[in-house]
Amino acid sequence: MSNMIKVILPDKSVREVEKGTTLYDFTGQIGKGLQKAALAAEINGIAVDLSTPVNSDSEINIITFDSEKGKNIFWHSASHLMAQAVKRLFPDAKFAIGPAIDNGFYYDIDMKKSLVPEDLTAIEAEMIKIVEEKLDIKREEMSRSDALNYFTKINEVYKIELLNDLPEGNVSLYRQGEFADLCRGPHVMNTEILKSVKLLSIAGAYWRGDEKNKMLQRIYGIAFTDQKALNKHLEFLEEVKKRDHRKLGKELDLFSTHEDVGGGLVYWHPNGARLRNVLEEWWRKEHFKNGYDILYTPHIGRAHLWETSGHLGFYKQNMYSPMEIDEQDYYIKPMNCPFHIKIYQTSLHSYRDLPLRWAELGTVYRYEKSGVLHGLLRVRGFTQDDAHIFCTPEQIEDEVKEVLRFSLWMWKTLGFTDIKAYLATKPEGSVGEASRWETAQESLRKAIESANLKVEMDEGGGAFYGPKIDLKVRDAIGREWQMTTIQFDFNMPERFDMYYVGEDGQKHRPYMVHRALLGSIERFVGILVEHYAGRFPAWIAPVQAILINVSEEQVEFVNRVKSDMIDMELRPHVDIRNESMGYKIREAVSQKAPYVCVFGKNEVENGSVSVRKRGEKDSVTMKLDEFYKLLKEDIVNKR
RNA sequence: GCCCACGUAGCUCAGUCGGUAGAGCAUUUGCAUGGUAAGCAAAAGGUCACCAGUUCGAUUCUGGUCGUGGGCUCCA
Repeated sequence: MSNMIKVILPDKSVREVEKGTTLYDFTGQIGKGLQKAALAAEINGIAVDLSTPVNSDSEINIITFDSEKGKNIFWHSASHLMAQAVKRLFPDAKFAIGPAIDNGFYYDIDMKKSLVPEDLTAIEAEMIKIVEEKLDIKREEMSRSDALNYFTKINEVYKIELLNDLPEGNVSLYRQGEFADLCRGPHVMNTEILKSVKLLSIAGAYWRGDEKNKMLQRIYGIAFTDQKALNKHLEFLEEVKKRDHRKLGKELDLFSTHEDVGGGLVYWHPNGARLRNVLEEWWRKEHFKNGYDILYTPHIGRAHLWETSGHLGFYKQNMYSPMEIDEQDYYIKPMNCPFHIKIYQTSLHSYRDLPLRWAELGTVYRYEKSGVLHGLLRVRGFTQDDAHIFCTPEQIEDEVKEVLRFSLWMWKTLGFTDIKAYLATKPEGSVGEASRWETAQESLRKAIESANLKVEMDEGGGAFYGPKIDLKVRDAIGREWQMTTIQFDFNMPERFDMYYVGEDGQKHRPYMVHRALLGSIERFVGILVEHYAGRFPAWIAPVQAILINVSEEQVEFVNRVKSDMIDMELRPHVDIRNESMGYKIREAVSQKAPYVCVFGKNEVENGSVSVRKRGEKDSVTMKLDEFYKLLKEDIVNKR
């Protein structure tokens, strides 16, 4: 029986392939008219994975299409293409590594010339030439020593270093025209299909990511099988720019940072502070409802405390230098936990007192390298929506479930529905009894399962002091952000010798769970801004309705409506400036207010309002009563 | 911290191949009292990030400092 089978491709063409072939989809468009060239490339042996057998030898077979891996192969080939172009233009270039990444590819290059943006255009042009040359991409296997000889001959020092780290045996090279690169593959068959490429940026990157090594030049790029898909991606990048919380933060007058006072420190303007206050009040209310108590603790603590907690040992590089008070060193807090533990220790706890759920909007300060600071997303001073749960072994399962449920509810209420849960387990060199780790990990797993989420494993990804669940939430344009963390701590209870008295009258070590649901208020607000592109749901929006008068005669009426709304605990803003109505509407709309209300002669006479909802071009006139009812439905009932 | 780019009015930006700068918006003041995305006019506003150097002369060139932006795990 032949080892070849015929398959019908999504474009209806028929091809013969070896049994067990996996077809990679470079387009993400399986079933929607996949390009012949894209498939032909890997069928002919280059990107063949025999691990997925085809289940029958009939003429028409079901073939595995792997879009993720397909994209990966495609981008990796694009990376080789770029390297070839760079080598042609800059013969002294030495290549380090050039993988595909989540969103495209890069190559790290060592060369004399510092690349400038114009060089990217030139490299792109050269890449197009190579595409037009339609070079076959061929796999060559050889012994490691032959490969070493080859790369020594062409003086590719980084490849030599990589080869030296590989085990004895055969390695593979991929050759296209005059260019060959050490690579495991697979690759596409011909440069021909890599025609829609775009180089995006130049950056510095250390050889092997180690800051002690030489800094190389990294070129980032992206590639698609057709121009349309590339354009779509470029539009996505535009959208990302438009939603940038730093830009919107300025436009909506939410916050600022001040270089002269210090980077990574956030100043909340009235609008931003309003927004933050809305979130915090809601957060507190919901915490009380969900069985938490709320604490306030200081911002500094004596060195002694941080020695006990161990932070001066394992966290010092993130802490600010101490200040001396009465010949004692005090440190500004990078975490709230030790303070909560001090409160725990002010009294003896019986198992009957547990669980204790203590929450605090705790402002902490951590040193971050200047280069990593980024708007609200990475700052040096921030407020965690922190809580610590102290409980007995019998309680942890329910407690963890409850935290996860609360968190998921919170995300849903805030408008985030696509959430993934990662279970990070015991790493090397951890502290705490193995049995406690087991119990804790099991409770975390059960919690994820009971929330009907898939358990994404992050093996060995836990902190040295305990396993955790991280929640990643997807925003409106598909980006994932790590937000909630639910974290066991086997370190602090030991270090502080925490205990409770059990039913047996003996001392027992409580379980301690550290959790932050939003993560930090700063970071969360940054993501909230980008998620909604500044168009916050009305219950969150700092200003919910902007009230505009047509002429001076309506000022009194507008102010009356304002007090009505304030009585309803709404957040109106009155704009009675002596400007044209059109001007004020334009400004109100650009401020993304959920409701723009205009009051003229007619409205005053009829006790009505002309309302323009955000996103709608036309206004609707309604009686005030009706409008208040609408607000009640849209705002009051949601918070 | 490191690599690259950038730093001009409150904001967004133009400009000066070396002769101390300009627009729009915002602001202020007049006029205009206007019905759903910018009414008209005038004024005011800058040590061209900071510090050195070269030069008769530096916002422009050179070096440094500070700051901002893109990056710095993702293994050939």
